[in-house]
Amino acid sequence: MLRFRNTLSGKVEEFRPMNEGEVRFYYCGPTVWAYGHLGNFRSAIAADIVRRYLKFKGYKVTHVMNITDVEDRIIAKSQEAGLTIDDYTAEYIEALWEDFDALGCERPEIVPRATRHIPEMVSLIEKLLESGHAYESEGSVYYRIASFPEYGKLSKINFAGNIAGASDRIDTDRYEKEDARDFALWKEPATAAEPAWDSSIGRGRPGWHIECSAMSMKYLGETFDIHAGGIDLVFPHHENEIAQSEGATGKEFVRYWIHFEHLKVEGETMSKSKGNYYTFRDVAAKGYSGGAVRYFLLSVPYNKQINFTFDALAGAEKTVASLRDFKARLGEAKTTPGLNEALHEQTLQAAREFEEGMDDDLNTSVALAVIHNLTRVVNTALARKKLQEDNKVELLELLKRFDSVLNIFGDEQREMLDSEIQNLIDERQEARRRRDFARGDEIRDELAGRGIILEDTKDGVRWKRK
RNA sequence: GGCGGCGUAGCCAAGUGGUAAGGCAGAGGUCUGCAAAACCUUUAUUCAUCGGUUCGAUUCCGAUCGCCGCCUCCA
Repeated sequence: MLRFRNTLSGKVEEFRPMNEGEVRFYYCGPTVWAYGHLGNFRSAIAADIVRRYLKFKGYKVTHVMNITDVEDRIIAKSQEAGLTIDDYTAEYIEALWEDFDALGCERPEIVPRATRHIPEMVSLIEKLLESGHAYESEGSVYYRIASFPEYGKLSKINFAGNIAGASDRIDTDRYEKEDARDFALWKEPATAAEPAWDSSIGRGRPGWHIECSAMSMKYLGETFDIHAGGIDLVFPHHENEIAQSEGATGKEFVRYWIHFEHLKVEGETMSKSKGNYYTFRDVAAKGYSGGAVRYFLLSVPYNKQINFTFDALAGAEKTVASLRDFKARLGEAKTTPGLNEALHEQTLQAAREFEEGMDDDLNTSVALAVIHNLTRVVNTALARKKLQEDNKVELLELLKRFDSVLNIFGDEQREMLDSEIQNLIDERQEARRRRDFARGDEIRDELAGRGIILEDTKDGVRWKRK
């Protein structure tokens, strides 16, 4: 029975989708202008795990991930570069998909972009104007928070204390707003050059929050199952989404809110000013694999902060290599017919424990521990020649099932070695038979130089790529 | 100032009212011509500190110290 911590209640709740067997899931993805740092992928991978585990549990998942592209900074930067929004964002969006592939993230079914949904946003704003949840002021439209008494229910923010304490940092009379808390739904362009759209509510562009309300409800309905994103989005972004959506429809917007905790670097916030700011591409350029980064980022449950260090990443690299090697050796293993009952029991137990761990608010740490324990058991069986054919089949099947959620074992095809290398391996075996170990070691070293690592086993020589 | 989280071995880290998962690194061993891989054994009498509740707390409560997040369109 799957349970999530729901930010709305603050409690771990049993997950029950609105419609039997079907889950509608919205994830606030990375913005373009701050694209690519490891924290983006901490969340992207967490969302990928949510999606994959729902599928593992048998649900049909409709997963929507937005790409914000009318946000202030994007507009500023694209103007600086003399580009249209589309031209400016194109390369980031391409990079996003490349990185998703490298990190083993599945692509969401629907990836709407704000610039393609202006009419939907306008019509939502119209509804809010009609119902008194919004008002116009000097060409812009603001949300009237006073009209939505439940405002703050997600973030549990106490506005009296909050505004009083933070007033030195909030410019409370910056806008022609009724209330300092009111936020923009539609902004009048500051200059004629700024990208803007003509609409029934005037020429302008949408505020940041309205896109997620408009797009999520368009694709998933006025009430849907899961809305996820980074912990920093709880306030104001998600709080405002609730106000906009529930204000407009009068219905509950989202049933389960899931928030991903942030990544830290050596115990500190990652920031450019601290010089500890890493993108996935920075880390990849240092030689770390996408698989290792993925393993590292999912090794700590999504609801805990994860501490990035290069030592930890190097550990993940080794762990991933050993898991992949394990899967390969299992696939190649010679077996006897039949079923080893003891091993069968341990296999079933691993399957059970994996699911129990994941059911408990997606505890990937527990899931990984189950996998490591199983690999030890199976390695022992392999070493003692206790692995039987039926065990091998069910184990490979189970690894595949685990990997449908975690995607850490990889799926590389075993390529054929070219004939020259194969000849060297044969020659080495021949030399070893003659007990000419000097020649044998010479060949092993040469192959190692070419990235081919040899292992002598009882069943012959294994090779693998370094 | 408001709200919230964290502090577990050399490092990363899970977890629970009943006596500490897992990974990396380290040590010894088995196997091997030597390696590699794998396996076995080993590495926290203890979970920031001090009190309290309890038969029993790392787990609950309180205080203290330290770190971190949101309250600024950063996931």
